[in-house]
Amino acid sequence: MGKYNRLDQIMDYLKLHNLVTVEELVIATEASPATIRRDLIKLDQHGVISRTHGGVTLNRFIPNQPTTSEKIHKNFNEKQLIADVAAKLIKPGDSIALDAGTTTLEIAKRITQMPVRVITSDLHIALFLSEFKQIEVTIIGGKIDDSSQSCIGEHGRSLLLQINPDISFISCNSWSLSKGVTAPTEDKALIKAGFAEKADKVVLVADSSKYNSYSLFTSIPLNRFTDIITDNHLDTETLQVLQNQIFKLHIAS
Amino acid sequence: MGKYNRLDQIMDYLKLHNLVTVEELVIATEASPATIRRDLIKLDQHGVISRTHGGVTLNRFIPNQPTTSEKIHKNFNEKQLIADVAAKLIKPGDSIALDAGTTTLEIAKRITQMPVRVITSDLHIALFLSEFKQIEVTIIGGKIDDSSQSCIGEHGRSLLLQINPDISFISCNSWSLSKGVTAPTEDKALIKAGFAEKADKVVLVADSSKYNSYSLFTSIPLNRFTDIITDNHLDTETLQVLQNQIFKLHIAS
DNA sequence: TCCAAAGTGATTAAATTAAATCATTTTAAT
DNA sequence: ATTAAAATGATTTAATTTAATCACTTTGGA
Repeated sequence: MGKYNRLDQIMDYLKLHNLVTVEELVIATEASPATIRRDLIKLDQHGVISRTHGGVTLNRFIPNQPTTSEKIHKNFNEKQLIADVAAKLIKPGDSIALDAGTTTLEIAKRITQMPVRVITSDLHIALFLSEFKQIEVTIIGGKIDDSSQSCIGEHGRSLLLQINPDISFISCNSWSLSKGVTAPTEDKALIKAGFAEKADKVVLVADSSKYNSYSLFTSIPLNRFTDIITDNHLDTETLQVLQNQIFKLHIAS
Repeated sequence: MGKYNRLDQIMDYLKLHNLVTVEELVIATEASPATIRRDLIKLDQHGVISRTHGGVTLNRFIPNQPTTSEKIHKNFNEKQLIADVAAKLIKPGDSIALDAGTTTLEIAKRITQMPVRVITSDLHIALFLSEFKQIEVTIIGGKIDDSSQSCIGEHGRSLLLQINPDISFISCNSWSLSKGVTAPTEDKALIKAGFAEKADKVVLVADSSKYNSYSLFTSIPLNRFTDIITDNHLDTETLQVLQNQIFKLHIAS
């Protein structure tokens, strides 16, 4: 029954089974334990699974304690620092909106003990935060984009236009002074723009490696933001230019 | 720092960390390994975690391979059988709606290789199915009910009223011939009713242990269903009565 | 066709974890 | 305050898993 390669078989098995032993995978793939372990080392290095002595699990929405994969996730530390700064902007009782992404997920991890209301497009964030009873979670709904596992489309956008959060945290894969925040698809651009529409504070959380790149669709011009949080790897001239804009620039370090 | 009881501490740690070792929990709780293991046995028996030799993880949306907890989840086998029958009603290319619940999640697990479109209110189902690229997933959106981790409220209901699925699968905690499907809150009742509104086939999936009980809000009268799938533990008189109704009664066994 | 390289499987030794047992401490009720 | 019961910790033993090594097979060029 070797229908496709073993790594995919392992991944599919993990998608269905949560916590798994090597022995189970041996049976499922009909390979030897040694081979399975070698495969698992690879998958671990790619950062898609977590291992302990007798267990393997898919890395779902919770970025894990340091494993081999830590270095793989680029800008991991930068994102942590940015999230630290972002979380400090939040006060108990606030209504906050969280765009989809790993940086915003890091923000979510920092507010689990704070009574806040959260609106998000991200399935991971929604499911994660819904486990903490101090937090009221709303997901915007719509079609799920499977690369980001978040909601896109008009249905969710209409919800965003109905609400007035205290702070909106928006992440991105590309931003620049001239083109603003851009996104690869119109759907995603519209959702991001929706997040920026009604919020009191509109905060961009984006590490410096994404600066000065852009995608097809402009979503939000930079002057729409009230705050931008980034790391300390921007060059000095860029820094000076950005500091003279109307938004407040936070350098996380 | 023993702020609260150790079981909650362990749970909170698991919520943040995905895959965890006993040693980590020893450090986090400042208890002995033996105590941690005893706690884990309890949590396992409650069915909220999974264990392997060196690993512990929260049971998120994937009901696991047989563990100690298997017997705890009552009617587990019945739900499996019901889901088997339900899945057979689905054809490739169908648009299906899945209410929140463990039985509907079991249905989801059976269609991962089938190209279908799925609308659901359940975060678990949405996140789970979004990992399979043959499947297009839509979540209805709205406030998250933290007991079921699914969407409730008007926003999601409005989406349900806009779509016309081929089949709607609805689960429940209580159903009877006289009162129909009932729910404990108005919000939940409205969502369930939304699922039944526009679908071509409206299918109730409910094990027999829930028959002849009811909650405060009536959601859907039984004669609204085109099919009812239940297990073979109904008594013969009930069976006869139900077989004479307009819906088609499927007995899973 | 042949060969080198990569991948795989089997075996054994080392490391890690779990279970069982018993002593000690804490808890709760009288 | 006393005592029984429950919970916890420590220790030893047993079970399981991993890593390391080597032999074998498959694969893809030359």
